[in-house]
Amino acid sequence: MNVDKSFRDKVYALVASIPEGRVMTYGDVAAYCGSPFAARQVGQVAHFGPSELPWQRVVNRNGGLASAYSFGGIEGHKAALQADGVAVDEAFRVVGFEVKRWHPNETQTSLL
DNA sequence: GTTGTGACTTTTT
DNA sequence: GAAAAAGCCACAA
Repeated sequence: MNVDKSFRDKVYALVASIPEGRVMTYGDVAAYCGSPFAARQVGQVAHFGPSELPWQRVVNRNGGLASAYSFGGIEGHKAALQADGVAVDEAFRVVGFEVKRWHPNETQTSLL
């Protein structure tokens, strides 16, 4: 299996595998890539990575948007999440992000 | 091989 | 409770 890929490559595949209406935290993505403390690296990869991936579904530990440097501002990011079916509150936090938190192994379980 | 950086996380003041 | 600092990992020069 392809496990020799770089950390960055894993992030791409993982983020690209996030289904619509689901969100993941940087720490979780990093943990699934082999390092639970490499959340910063995930963010850096995201900024330099392909904009084709749904980075909008990637949020910080607070369940809020962190890409204030992308998407034309956090406001644009909030709209992007809503377009994906993710509800966002005035604090730019994903509504029920703990429930919408997606895991690659669980493959979506049941989300109401 | 060393230094610097970063869309984070956690702990301490 | 909020703000500041340190810590951690991977990639680029």
